[in-house]
Amino acid sequence: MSLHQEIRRRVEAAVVAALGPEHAQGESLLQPSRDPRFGDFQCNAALPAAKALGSKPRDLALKIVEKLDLAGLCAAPEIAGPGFVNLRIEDRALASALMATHGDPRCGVAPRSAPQRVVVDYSSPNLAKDLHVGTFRTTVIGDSIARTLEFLGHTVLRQNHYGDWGTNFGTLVAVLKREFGPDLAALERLDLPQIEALYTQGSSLRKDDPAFARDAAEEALKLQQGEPSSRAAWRRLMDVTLANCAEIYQRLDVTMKPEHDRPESSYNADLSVVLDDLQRLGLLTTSEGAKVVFVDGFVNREGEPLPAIVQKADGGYNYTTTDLAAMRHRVRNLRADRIVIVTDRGQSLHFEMMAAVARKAGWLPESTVFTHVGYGVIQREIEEDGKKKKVRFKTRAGGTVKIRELLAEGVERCEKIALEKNAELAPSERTEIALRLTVAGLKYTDLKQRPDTDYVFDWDQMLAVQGDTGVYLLYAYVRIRSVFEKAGADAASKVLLGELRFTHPAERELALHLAKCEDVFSEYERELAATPLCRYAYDLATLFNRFYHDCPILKAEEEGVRAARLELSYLAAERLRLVLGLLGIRTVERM
RNA sequence: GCGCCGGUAGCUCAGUUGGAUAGAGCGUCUGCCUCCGGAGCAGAAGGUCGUGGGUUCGAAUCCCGCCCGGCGCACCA
Repeated sequence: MSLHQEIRRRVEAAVVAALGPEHAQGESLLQPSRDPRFGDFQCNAALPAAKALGSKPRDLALKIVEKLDLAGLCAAPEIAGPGFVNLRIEDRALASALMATHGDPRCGVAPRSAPQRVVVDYSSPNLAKDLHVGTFRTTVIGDSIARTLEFLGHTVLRQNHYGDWGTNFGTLVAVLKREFGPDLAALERLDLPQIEALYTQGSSLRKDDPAFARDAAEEALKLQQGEPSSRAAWRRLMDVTLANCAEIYQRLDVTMKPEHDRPESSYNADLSVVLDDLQRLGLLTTSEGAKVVFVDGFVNREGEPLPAIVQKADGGYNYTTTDLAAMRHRVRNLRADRIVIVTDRGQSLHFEMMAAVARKAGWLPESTVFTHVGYGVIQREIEEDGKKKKVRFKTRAGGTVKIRELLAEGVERCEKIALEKNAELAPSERTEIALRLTVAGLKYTDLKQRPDTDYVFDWDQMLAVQGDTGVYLLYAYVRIRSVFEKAGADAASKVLLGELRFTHPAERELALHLAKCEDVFSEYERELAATPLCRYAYDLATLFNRFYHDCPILKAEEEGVRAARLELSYLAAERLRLVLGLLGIRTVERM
């Protein structure tokens, strides 16, 4: 049990004894103090209780303190202000709690006692195209959620629910047939850039040529119906595009693998079942030629009921149908306790309606939690008529920005910086490190902000060597590793490098922060936002840098102090690596 | 029009199941390299938390109104 939890248990017992169990709940029971002068933790339970009990908060605080037994953990509690109870952890307790986690790859964070089966649906790249920034956020955010929930002990079922179906592919197949005729042998030689060019051609044809638009819709339908020549063309497109996708995932350090593929097409056979069930349940109505479900509470701009369309007037299914089939599959077959879908914020209404339909149809029981993580758009700042404007992130020509190109530019920039800062790196190592720094910069920038907000893409800010950036975090880690290298210490040591002791405030502050590692995860499971994790990592790096600056480690005057500082550095490095790993950021040994 | 999200330092953002003097980065200004990686550290200046009410011992946080911005609202996903 962590130090924080142990203290919490004792404070809870005291508050229950002094005020009753109804006053021993929530955040006010125990929280970290924001100012070191108020100790390390504080219990604020007396304040809200005073209102309910009609007594003075200070009197209640006194009662709590009388019942409080923190022997061996904290110094004598102090009552301050209107009735805060301030607690200060004893150095010995802090030191031994930390040392107990030495060598633990989990850094003392216990797995959840009631693990869940959690489906995390993310990435879902636009196939037939190279991966572009549009898929960047879902991939990075979703991957971090998957990693973190998995770390907490949940069974994570990654699902790559990419769109290999529908109008987009109908369009492509229609173009292919138009270009190459019925003989699709020529397809074998097509590479991704060529496929992309054809797709662009198809999109504009669809806008300008009604006959082609009809062909495209028809091909989409044929795919769903399994027409052989359409399917053959489709298969080829998939092979090229998936190979490309795997390569980008690998470079981006993403844990989504081919075995997590669960594309839209895999629900093909379930779509009619979805329709039949809705019919049988009496939820289905026909409106303007389409088969729809009306759910209370959703209205269109005229104030009329807004339907969820599950079968288009032309007989084709759409993404609501597929999402419903997916929902059904995830609950019935995957036995999910929780379903998380990561897409852009603009789809919120769709998922709200879809989930409402799924609830009504009984596919999504009350016991299953559904969370749509909706994220904002990546923007670029441009100047127009002398005014600064934010627009969706596109190339100057107006095209989509490819992740491949993003990585290439990042590597180029990082190599230049690395060359300035550390000329000793061999070129091949420098390139490898540049990629890691780029990925760290891209991911950290994205994750440190709450997902639902928009942000402006800015290389200089993202790869800045100072400030709250991925590079700063990796630098802190590299510094520690460098100390270890000089010390000749085993970086993966199973035995303590020294007994922790605190001879300088910077040591204790760092130690306290390290001991709070577990705390960041309680909020995480609720919000599914990595922002607090990023904050924790940044504070850790800053506190380490301060300690490093103020306290000589290898040159410490006394052997015991030297060993203690080495141990503290070890514990810091382990936690930094752990948290960065949950963000999808791999550490480097040199930079 | 309805719905969702947002408005916090010059800029970019944390903090929002109510708690002590509202935090960080960038930028600006000022210090610190005979010392383990200065890609670092320390300090200063900078705030009517959009606005007006309300609840409370206590509000950036909860409730109501209003203003501004973004997004969504029938067969694309």
